[in-house]
Amino acid sequence: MKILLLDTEKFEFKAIEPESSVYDEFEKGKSESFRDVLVAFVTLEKGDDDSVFDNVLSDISDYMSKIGRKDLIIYPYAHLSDELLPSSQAIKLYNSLVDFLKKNGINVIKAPFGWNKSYTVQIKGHPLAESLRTYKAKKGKKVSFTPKEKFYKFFVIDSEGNEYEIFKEKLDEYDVLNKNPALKRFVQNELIGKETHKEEPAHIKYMRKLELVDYCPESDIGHLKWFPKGVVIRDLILDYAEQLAMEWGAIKMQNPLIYRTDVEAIALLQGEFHERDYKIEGEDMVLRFASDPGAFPFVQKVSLSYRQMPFKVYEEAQCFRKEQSGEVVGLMRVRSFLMTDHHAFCQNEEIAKKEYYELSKLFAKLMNDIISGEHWVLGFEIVDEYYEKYKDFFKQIIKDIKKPAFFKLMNRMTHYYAFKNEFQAIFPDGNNLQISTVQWDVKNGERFNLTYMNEEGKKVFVPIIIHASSFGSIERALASMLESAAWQEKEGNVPLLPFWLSPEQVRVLPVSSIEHLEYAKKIANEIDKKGFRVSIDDRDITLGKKVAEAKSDWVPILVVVGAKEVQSGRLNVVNRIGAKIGKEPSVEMSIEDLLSLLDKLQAGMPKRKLSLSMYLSKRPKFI
RNA sequence: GCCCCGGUAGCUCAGUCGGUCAGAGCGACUGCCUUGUAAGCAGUAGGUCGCGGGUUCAAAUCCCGCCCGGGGCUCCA
Repeated sequence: MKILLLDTEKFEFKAIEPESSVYDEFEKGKSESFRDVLVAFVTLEKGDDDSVFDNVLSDISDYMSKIGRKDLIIYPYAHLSDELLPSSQAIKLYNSLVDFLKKNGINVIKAPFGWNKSYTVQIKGHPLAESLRTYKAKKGKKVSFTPKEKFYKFFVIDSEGNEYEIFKEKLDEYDVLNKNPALKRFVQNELIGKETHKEEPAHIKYMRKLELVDYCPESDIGHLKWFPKGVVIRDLILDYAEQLAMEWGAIKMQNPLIYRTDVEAIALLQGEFHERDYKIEGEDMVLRFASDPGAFPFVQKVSLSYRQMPFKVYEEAQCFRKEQSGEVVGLMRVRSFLMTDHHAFCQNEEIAKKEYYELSKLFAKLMNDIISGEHWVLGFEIVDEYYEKYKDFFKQIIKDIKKPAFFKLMNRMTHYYAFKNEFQAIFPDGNNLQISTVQWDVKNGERFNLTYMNEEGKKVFVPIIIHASSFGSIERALASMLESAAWQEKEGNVPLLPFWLSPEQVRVLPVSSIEHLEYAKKIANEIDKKGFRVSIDDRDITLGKKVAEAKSDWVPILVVVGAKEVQSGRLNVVNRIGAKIGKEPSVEMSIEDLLSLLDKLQAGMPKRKLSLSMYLSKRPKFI
């Protein structure tokens, strides 16, 4: 950061017109004039951040007291450096510098950022009247000055459409919350803060115990390694997410992992995404921090006409965010994650509403059926004018999803969306985690020059973009499924993953690993032929132990074969799904019955092989 | 990034006012047993006590720095 300080007799500027893609609100043609003020021409350079604010403050206040000035004009000035901070970031930093100086008692007048301005200056004739200062960002010592309190009103809407304004001082007094403990928990977490819990989240224990995923100390914090059983879950979720996206009408695309920060569109998005980037040393490049840096430039180059609208895209977007080390936790908060990401580029409000509604309905179903069971809630963040406009639309969604929802109102647009919803999983320890989301974006069509040809042959900006993610990230979806199993366990039920996602769906247990192995193989092969993941516990241990391990491995269906079964040609099947712990029923049935039971449980969901031997004796221990 | 707690065998952990403190269970391996619904029996092999420095005659144990994990802040597009 460079600051040219001028002690002036007289200073005047006039705002001609905006010249940058981002600029401060200011009246066109307005001019302002001052006498006896200190003017600071400020240039923000690459790498600048708020860590320099303290030094700037002490320098400037020293200087002002030396020369006896009371007023400071901060004037954005791009001409002291050839290594500028991209304007999208600069405008934010510039404004937080102004706020910071004001907060610390300096009387600051701000000239607007991003405008072409004319100015006249008359400098005082003393030796201290002109001075250039340079500030370098301190490494690793970021101080945050972001203003809080972006929401000013909170309320709940129930499925009958009744609104209840919520005040954090009396959370216990609302029937609508007392009837919905999960929602109450969420509201409490949002308004008051999370209850402190000392134990680690259940999913961290399970992800390792089930040999799905583990930390990888050889990599950076928050990058995980996946074992075969984790990989098969991940691939199945992706299969299903893709299937849903295709049914929804999206094209599937794939964009790169690395982006240039000197491209205006990328720099603009970086500003939106909080500067948690993985930078590439010595290059103006970052690892992909969100889906948008790939999706917007992709769509910008597509020739679209109204005939192809709404245009829908789907992508498995690997994203990298260098979250603070203390924030990274299990599968909930990681530095590298895979999002199942949807965008719908909509030509009008009616279409956008339809897409928003459909995706919201779909995601509610995913939360119920796969990700969280009943343990989730719906939240909205909305700019108030949009709430007034779409109130009935929101009520319709809530009615059809059959869940009350929590609303947070903002009085201005702080991000690219006018409103968004969040499908929040609630964990047994009281924590909540955002999974799916659907967002209504009214800004980026124009900002990123995303256009289509309308019926009149005119090229127009896409007015509304729906951003959505079905499973949020694969990591979070898995975390939520494991926590959902923890809920089951807490309630005395057998903890299991959804049947179609269980890495082992069926385990065949020969009573004697020698005498009954052939029969077990025959049964397992029949099951395998139908595409179910089946294993045989061929180890030389007691049946009791085989059963114990199968249960602790969360295998939903156990098939016991011994002398009786070999004799009768029938099977002894334990269906653990939905059973109480310790009371899993065992039923005698034919192989045909079993196969049709498996079909019923699979319910048409995707199938995949597990990359491990069918024989437990052939599988290594991973953890 | 900050504060608190932790890191001992593949896993779970015991052992720490400095001196038989290199330990257990599980797992792995070998042998016996041939098993009927949550863990048969016996034996063997596994460890730079997270890493690096320091103090001391002597360090898993005390001190400093770092790495990794958990909790709490801050943060959460």
